[in-house]
Amino acid sequence: MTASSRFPAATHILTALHWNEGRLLSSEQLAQTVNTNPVVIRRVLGMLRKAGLVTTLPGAHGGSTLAKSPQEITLLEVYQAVEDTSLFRLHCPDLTCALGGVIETTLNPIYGQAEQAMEQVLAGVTLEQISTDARAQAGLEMEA
Amino acid sequence: MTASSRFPAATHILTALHWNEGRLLSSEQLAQTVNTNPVVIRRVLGMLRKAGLVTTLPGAHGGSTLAKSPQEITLLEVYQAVEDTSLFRLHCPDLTCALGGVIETTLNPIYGQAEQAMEQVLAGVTLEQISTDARAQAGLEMEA
DNA sequence: AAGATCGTAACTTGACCAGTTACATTTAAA
DNA sequence: TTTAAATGTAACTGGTCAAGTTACGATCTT
Repeated sequence: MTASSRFPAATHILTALHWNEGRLLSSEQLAQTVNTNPVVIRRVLGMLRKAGLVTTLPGAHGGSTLAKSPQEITLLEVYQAVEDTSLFRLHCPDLTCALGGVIETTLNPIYGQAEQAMEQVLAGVTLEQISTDARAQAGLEMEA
Repeated sequence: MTASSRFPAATHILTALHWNEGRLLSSEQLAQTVNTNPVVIRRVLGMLRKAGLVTTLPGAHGGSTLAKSPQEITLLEVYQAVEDTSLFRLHCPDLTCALGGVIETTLNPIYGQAEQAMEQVLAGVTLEQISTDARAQAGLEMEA
């Protein structure tokens, strides 16, 4: 059970955009700090754009910027923008068996609750908080 | 982001063992209701055995049975027995970048909280409850 | 008109899971 | 004691998915 690394990457991207508000960051620049390929960045940016979290200007000296204020962006939005599949996978029991016929119906609500609990945590954190936390930590490292 | 189907399969297996307490179920029998291959079942049983949830008798007329009472088995134990990897994957930012150097440290606690919230839900459900729920649903389907 | 940047498709590579076959090992029962 | 039924586990295959990469047409600024 492992997610993709798109969620951390997307959060990283958005934080970088916030740290550089006012400027446009190119996929090349973002690729450097995230430490990956510009195409990978553009793919993630595409999903964030579709979710209304970033705006991109194409063409020369183009790049991306936040489409909403950081206080209004929760990690849940980021997560859902970038990770589509569900946390738990269904198996395919023998439906003609007494137990096989009902086990999925029994387990599904539990899956829903577990997933929702996880998502509530993400919903409670804004990009603003991440950004501020990271800035504070960067400051601490300067002192050391 | 999709888990393996081992968790639903394992839960299905344990419920089946509970429904047939006192008897030994072979991997062949379990494979039927789970609707998969006996070897797949034995693989999952191996993990459950390592976690102390089932006992297996090898040899002719062998099979598996619960090693603990269903009230003492939580879904979290089952989950952790068969799913090893963590919910979120780390990316590998450029650590020489101001943001890249701190973004992981900033995000990790959030991941921990989210994962813990999910696990708390699973910890609150016992095999006994699943088993009883499933039995009730099976009963309802008989009426219809 | 030139150059920078984007969006997207296509391909490769590497994981990981599920399914399958095979076989040595263990055990109960005839 | 032999036989048959189970197990545990290794090895291989096929499918899926993510990440990385290359390539190229489209878009925009200068």
